[in-house]
Amino acid sequence: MASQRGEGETTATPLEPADRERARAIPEAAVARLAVYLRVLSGMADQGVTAVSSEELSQAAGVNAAKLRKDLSYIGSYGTRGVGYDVEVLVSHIERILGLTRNHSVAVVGIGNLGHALANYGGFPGRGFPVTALFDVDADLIGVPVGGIPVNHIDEITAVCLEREVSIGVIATPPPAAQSVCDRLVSAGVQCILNFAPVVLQVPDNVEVRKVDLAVEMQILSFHVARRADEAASVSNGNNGLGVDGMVIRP
Amino acid sequence: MASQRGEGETTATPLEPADRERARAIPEAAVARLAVYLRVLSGMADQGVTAVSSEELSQAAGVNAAKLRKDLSYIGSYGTRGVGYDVEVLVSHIERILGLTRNHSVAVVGIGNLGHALANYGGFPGRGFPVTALFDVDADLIGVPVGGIPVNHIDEITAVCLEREVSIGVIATPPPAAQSVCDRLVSAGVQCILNFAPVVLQVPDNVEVRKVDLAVEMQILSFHVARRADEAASVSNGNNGLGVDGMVIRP
DNA sequence: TACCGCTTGTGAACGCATGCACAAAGTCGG
DNA sequence: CCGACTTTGTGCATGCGTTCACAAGCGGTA
Ligand SMILES: NC(=O)c1ccc[n+]([C@@H]2O[C@H](COP(=O)([O-])OP(=O)(O)OC[C@H]3O[C@@H](n4cnc5c(N)ncnc54)[C@H](O)[C@@H]3O)[C@@H](O)[C@H]2O)c1
Ligand SMILES: NC(=O)c1ccc[n+]([C@@H]2O[C@H](COP(=O)([O-])OP(=O)(O)OC[C@H]3O[C@@H](n4cnc5c(N)ncnc54)[C@H](O)[C@@H]3O)[C@@H](O)[C@H]2O)c1
Repeated sequence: MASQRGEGETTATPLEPADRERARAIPEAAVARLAVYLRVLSGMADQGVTAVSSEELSQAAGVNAAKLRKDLSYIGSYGTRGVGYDVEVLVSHIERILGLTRNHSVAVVGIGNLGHALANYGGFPGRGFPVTALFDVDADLIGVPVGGIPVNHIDEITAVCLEREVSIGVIATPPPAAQSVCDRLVSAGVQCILNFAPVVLQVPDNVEVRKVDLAVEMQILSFHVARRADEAASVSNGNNGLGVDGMVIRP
Repeated sequence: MASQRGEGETTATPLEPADRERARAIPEAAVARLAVYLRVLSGMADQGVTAVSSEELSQAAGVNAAKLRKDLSYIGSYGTRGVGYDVEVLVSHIERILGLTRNHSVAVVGIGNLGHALANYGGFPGRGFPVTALFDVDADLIGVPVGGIPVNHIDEITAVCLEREVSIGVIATPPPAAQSVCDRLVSAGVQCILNFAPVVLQVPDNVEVRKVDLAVEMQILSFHVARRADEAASVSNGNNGLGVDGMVIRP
């Protein structure tokens, strides 16, 4: 059953039983890719494209075509064999599965360098993630509007989060404060947390945490540089596996 | 630590053939975790801890102990049975495998909200990733120092990157500019790119790209909220506006 | 209507990552 | 010096995710 998009229903669109079972079975990795497909498809829709094949879409999303079709199959069969997919239809179904038919209010905690950038960022509201609350401990910041939202004191976190129905908490405080901020978000009823502080957060089972760790990203890149440089070196000097277990000999 | 130039100084240890083969075999997922272990271990070292067991370390890093040991086994056998691992030894071996014995200069392109935050961030230099170059197109920004580094015009990217031996390029421009910026970084010889713009970059095989996509992260969280809300609804069998735990689901 | 060419959807094979369980290898107390 | 205890390192089984390959299904065409 093909539904239309952008329906301003007040109640969150419930998934049908069949969809619900499917949603439970979607691999985490596929969910991440579905979000990417959604963005590509939205871009296509904006440019007036109405139909797309798995080959075209997979190219635009940078993945294998078979993988894309399998990912889409997790949410149902909405393509037409011999033709491809209707862009609008696909967009609306991915949105539904990802729970984007409902708005998700976001609270940012820690309005420093990163917090300011996040609060000022215009890309979230347009995608259904309005930033509706900001928190910090710094007295100089309290009451100051950032990106149009005044900063609240962290002590008000429970009241404000409940009042504004915050469903996603973003942690952008220094590492030592992160766990305590996390605990406060959790007791304020926030069940989803995006953590920028380089610490491992402890949370109850019913809370979902995702972390963005730039230092780790850089170190992974570093690993690949090193590996590459090393491969190049081994090609140029043809050194084989002799001299095991020795200290490094330098000329 | 380590000199700017990657010649085999005392600290910039080249990998031995045995290690090189190992490095090639380390699963990507394990590399990411090694970076996490490294941070945890560094923190322990700072607090004067000299030895640690796989159990303790795995707890602190938030992973399974067996997985941790397997990850460490990819880089060699540096533990002592019955005792555990020497923190310093482990740190130095992980650093070596990740290529952190050498400094990696970072260039940030697009000094807007996010670019400012990155340029001002003090956490990178301390970990061997000094930000040494900033680029933008905005005439008002050129020459202005951000985080101590003056902003250069994007047209100078090749000359500046070569001169300062930039090995990692960070893209923080608006999406439409990202691919062109990426191409310019690549022709400037940069082989590692960290991309914050929500676009799929096309690069040659010898260039490594990692992307940080906040919208995707939020949508993954959204998916889990939806799934959870839905489970709750199916349990309470006949949605009355209340979910589990007394959490109110928006009417 | 019947055929043809194209694209989807998916069963099955494969490969990678995770977790278990235990022998090997070390320490420490007696 | 020995034996008990602790913790590592890893072979193996299991499960998840990716890729392949092709039958099924649809639109267009004669
Ligand atoms: N800036 C970056 O580019 C960057 C990059 C990678 C990681 N990070 C991480 O992101 C986090 C934030 O970085 P930043 O550069 O914005 O730091 P920052 O120091 O600029 O800002 C931190 C803010 O958090 C506030 N704060 C401190 N304790 C708090 C508490 N208990 N409750 C609420 N607010 C509190 C401070 O008042 C400050 O405004 C850090 O953990 C950092 O490691 C930042
Ligand atoms: N700010 C955030 O919190 C946030 C969050 C998620 C994603 N992003 C993404 O990160 C990127 C940057 O976001 P932002 O908020 O900092 O944007 P911004 O508009 O504040 O800054 C962009 C900067 O890039 C510069 N620029 C434009 N074209 C350029 C070019 N061709 N070469 C060099 N510089 C150029 C602009 O002059 C500007 O200074 C965007 O792609 C955005 O989607 C940002």
